[in-house]
Amino acid sequence: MDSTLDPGLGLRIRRTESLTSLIRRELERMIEIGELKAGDRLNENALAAKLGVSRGPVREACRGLEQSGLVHVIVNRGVFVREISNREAAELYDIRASLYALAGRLLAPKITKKQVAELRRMTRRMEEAAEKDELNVFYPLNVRFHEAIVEFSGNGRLLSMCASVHREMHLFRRRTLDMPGRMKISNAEHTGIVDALEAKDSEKAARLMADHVLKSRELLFGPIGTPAD
Amino acid sequence: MDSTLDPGLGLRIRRTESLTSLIRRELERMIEIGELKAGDRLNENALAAKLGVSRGPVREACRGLEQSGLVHVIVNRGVFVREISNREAAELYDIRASLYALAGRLLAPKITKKQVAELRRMTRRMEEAAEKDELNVFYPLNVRFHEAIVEFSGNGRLLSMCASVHREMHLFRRRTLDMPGRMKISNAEHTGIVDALEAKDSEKAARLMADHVLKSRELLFGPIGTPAD
DNA sequence: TCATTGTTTATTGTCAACAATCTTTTGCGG
DNA sequence: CCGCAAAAGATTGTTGACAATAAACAATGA
Repeated sequence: MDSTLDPGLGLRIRRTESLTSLIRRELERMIEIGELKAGDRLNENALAAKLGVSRGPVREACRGLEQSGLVHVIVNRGVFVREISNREAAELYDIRASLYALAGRLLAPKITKKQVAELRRMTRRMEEAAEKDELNVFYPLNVRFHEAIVEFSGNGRLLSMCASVHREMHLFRRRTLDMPGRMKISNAEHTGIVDALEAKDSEKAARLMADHVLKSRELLFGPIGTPAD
Repeated sequence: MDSTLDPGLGLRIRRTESLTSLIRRELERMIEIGELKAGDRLNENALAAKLGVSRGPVREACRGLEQSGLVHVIVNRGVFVREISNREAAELYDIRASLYALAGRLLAPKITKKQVAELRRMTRRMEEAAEKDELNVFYPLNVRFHEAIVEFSGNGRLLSMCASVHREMHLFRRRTLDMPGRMKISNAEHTGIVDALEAKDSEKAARLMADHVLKSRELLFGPIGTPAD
């Protein structure tokens, strides 16, 4: 498969978007799907050749990625896909819990019937996926569910921040949710969250959102404290 | 005054740090002190000439700044120091409140006597500054106080995130704290926070941290809701 | 006088070459 | 055979030049 950024299409695309941003998204995608694994080095020449561009835009894209925490740069050595330690992953879970709690707190007092309906629809579909034990169906819905709540909260910066944290957590290999019965438990929590939102109970929604994330954290690291390493 | 990055020093510095990161910090500084104001365009040629480097590193630095939200880039138009609307500033206050609350929650159960003493020392010095109405003394201490709590919390990512949010909020012109009596009120809240931390009362510390930030928010935007614009 | 269009100028986007640095290999001596 | 030093190779850091685009301006016609 040829991963070159299509140069024919390029002429049209280039008008509204720079190569740099295209490359950054492409790199994010490669990291997300695991084509680039944690610890891998990004060879600028190789990437530039593969994408059919010069090193300039590649370097600029890498600097953007560095700031968002997906890669780290060592001077004169190169840029490396970041490795997330247990400790850092745990830290990110705490942060994510706080951000999601905020989303719940903001959304509860102003959620619309339509939004509730949409969230309910998602939980129903997740229920079905859980019944059939289809993790590959459940997982994207789960992501979309949380994203929707943050989106509905109306805080744009919160949305981009959560997306950033989410991308960063993808660098952490060990995943939750793939343990038996986890999907059903998770979805029960989802239902509770929507209930609290519908009841416009800010504090309860906030608490349930945080607990939901922290439960995932506990599954990975055990009940309390910050894991070493 | 000549703002050129000293090329003599450069030879020594360049070994451990790239020009890009030096330039990024310099640009952050310029934005922080207001030498570059919100809405200003960053002319790559001019900046490169002024700093005595070529455009490459300047562009890379700008891409980093873009990701951290300090500038936004319009293709073929240039990079502009970001303008923060009332709405976005309010959003940032909410986020900051949540992050600080997390810092308080994490720190409370594990704060040491030494750390309490250090925080008390700061509140005392702020008290003095408030008595003498010295805002220029109070303000950096205030910043340092909050930074210390986040630092003591032990969550490294939280620290860098708070720093990022703080830098971004600097883009917002209207400042709080410069109203009469604000310093004393603020410092009373600080004392309450340290009390809660010393008592190892996580939830109270979290709540007080959040309230402290949200009070600033209210001073700027009024009691509730998200301001338009 | 005003709007529109063509031209000029300034600025950004991209590229390819050069310099500095790090890594690997090779050769030498012990 | 092993350790070490020096050279070769590979990779990043930086630069200056060129191409593409947008803004500013002038000229033309209504």
